[in-house]
Amino acid sequence: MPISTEMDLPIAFENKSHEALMNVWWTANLLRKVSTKFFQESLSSDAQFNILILLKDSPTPLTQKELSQKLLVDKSNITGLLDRLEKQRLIRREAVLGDRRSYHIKLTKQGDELVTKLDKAYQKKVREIMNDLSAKDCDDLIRLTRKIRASMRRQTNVI
Amino acid sequence: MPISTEMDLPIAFENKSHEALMNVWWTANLLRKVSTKFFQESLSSDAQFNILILLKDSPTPLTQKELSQKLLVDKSNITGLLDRLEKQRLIRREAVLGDRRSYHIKLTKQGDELVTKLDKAYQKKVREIMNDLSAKDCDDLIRLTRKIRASMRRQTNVI
DNA sequence: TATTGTTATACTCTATAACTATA
DNA sequence: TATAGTTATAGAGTATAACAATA
Repeated sequence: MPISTEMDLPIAFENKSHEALMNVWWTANLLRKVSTKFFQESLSSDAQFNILILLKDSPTPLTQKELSQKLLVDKSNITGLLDRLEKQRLIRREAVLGDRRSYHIKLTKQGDELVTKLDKAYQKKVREIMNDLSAKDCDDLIRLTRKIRASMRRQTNVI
Repeated sequence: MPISTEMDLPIAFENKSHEALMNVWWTANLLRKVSTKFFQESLSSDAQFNILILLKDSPTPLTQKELSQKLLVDKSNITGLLDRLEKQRLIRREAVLGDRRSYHIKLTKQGDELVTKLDKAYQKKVREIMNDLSAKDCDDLIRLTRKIRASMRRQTNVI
């Protein structure tokens, strides 16, 4: 049973900035739920999709360290994520000439085809979800969330 | 090492609506990182804080089913979350008169004190993070993310 | 019969620390 | 010595299905 639009967040707020922040958080929460369902048949998490997209979009091959930095998770977790993707034959680790400690992570043919297929359906889904938002709405969202991130970065040392 | 503000998201985007959606997602991602660190000393996750806040804010006692509906997770997971909170003596399960299948979940004295203390520090943190956003900025964020959620609800059956 | 909560299971992701091989 | 990646460990969230007690 869908929750009413009048009160779609689980709590009420006393102050507007808190409410705004929680709206962002809750929206991402729902988004993760939707995307998990969306990717479910091919992938076991959105984290895996994010890696595939990063690999597809990057003009140069990425190492595990670079993936770790981009996704802000520890390198040990990248090892596990890639292990799972490698087991599905979606990526492979390729020796790097000149540094035998590193690997270049490459999409396999299957991986490339999958991410292309998924991305297409995914873009369609995104357009549907964002259909009611104007270009200005999108610009506003980008600008405002960027402010929030900048502020978080200024005020913490964890990101 | 903080990521530059020019390119603080890990990928570039071809279209604005996708970019906007990913900005929301990424912001929540960082927010979870920050809040996990923030709650770390007293609680092991933001999910636990959310439950405590729900309990504190609710004028009437909540059952596990109601928590499950508000947080959009399966009731079996609520059992586990409450087990962990109960072990820390932050909540207790109280028999419900008239329905012996249900429990009313109540904050203990310690739980209430903790959530009050945490919430105070948390509100301060939120004010700091949101300091650069005007009241109108906040209204915009609320309005736009609400649009996104409404659209997701219309287009999926998972939430 | 339907509902509330529990149990069992099986995956995820994440963080930390110690370790190996290489630079 | 420092760095890239792995391993080990521990703990958290999530989803699903089967179950007991109760309505």
